[in-house]
Amino acid sequence: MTHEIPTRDALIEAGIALLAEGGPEALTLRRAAARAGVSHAAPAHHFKGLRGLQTAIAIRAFARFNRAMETHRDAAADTPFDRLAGICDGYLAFVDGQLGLFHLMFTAADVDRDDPEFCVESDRAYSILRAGCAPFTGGADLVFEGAVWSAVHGYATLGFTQKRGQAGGENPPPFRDLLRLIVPS
Amino acid sequence: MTHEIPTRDALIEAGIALLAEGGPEALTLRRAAARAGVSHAAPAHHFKGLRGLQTAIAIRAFARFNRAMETHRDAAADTPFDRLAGICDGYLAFVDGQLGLFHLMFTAADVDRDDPEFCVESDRAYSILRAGCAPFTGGADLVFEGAVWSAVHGYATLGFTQKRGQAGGENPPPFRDLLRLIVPS
DNA sequence: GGCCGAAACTTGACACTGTCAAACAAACCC
DNA sequence: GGGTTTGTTTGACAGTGTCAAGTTTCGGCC
Repeated sequence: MTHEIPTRDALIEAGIALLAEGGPEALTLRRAAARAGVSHAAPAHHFKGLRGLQTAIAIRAFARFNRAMETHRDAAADTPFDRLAGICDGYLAFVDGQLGLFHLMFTAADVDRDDPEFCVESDRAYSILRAGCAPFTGGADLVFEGAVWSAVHGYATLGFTQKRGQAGGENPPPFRDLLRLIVPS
Repeated sequence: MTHEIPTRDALIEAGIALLAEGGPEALTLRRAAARAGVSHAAPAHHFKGLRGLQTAIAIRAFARFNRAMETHRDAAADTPFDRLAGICDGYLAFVDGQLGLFHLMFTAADVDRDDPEFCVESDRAYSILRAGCAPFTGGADLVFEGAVWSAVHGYATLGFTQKRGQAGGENPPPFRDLLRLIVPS
């Protein structure tokens, strides 16, 4: 992993680019191969198959996702609420900008979520959130963490980050307002 | 719609069955056609294409989803909290039992969410939730509704209904506990 | 009754997909 | 230098969605 195989890496980046341009449907072994300048069967060698490529992309996506949360958190004002809200902002900014990757990470059926590398990155995501919650609970509190995690994830997947929400034409409320409802005042 | 075309209906039901048995990957125009006992191109005639079939299935799924929420709500104790919690229970029970349909309704890329019939059913779902929220807010409150809707949707899509959650091996907290955090005490 | 037109299908083709087996090349080790 | 592993290509296969063109079937109308 530290010793990157050039073709393997090029295939992952090609896949990310395809995902960004054309959505989940656009990611194809053959297209990624063509874009990386290799033959159509090269991806099947480096990854076990389409599932393997998608898993590899999801792992890299999670790393960027974690970085987005940390960056926004560190840029926020130094209060527990602002830091937690910052994490959520990073979360939602990533979803807004990288919807294809987000879909792969959390909801695509064909990625191996038991892959050890995948688990490392996704566990790290949860631990970032958990650390952001700790000041409010004085330790691990599954209920509070679950509520924040569920709310931000639901907010994102329901499309509240876009202009038009699941409801009618009303503008969605900013997530910060929802968060205030959950955080003990 | 009231005048059901038999083949069209059979194709939808075949698709639902495929989805239940083999997940989203198993739903295929040709397989649905085979199961309905018609030729491989029959679906393309009744629906515009795969997208059309998936949209039709999603519409039917939403109707059942709405029924699940209403049933659970009506079976709950007659307090505002229990009725809202009942709606959420119906929501989560549907996800637990019909994961394939749920995926189609909310997250599948290839369904036409601007379809008028689809909008009718999905709006009805939101209005059920909204009615459940009203006793707490004394009217429409986008923030409160958004928080409940996001939380239950996130709880479901993060896999909290299964034994193993996104976190480590800990058991996920029951949704009722999360809800209590959001509802004004 | 007979016809006609539309609707419900079928048949056949096309391009595209993932996957696999076999071959080939290059590097590396002993 | 020979042999093995690794990276990569070529070619094939079954399966997919979609389209064009036929074929059946059925309902209404003269």
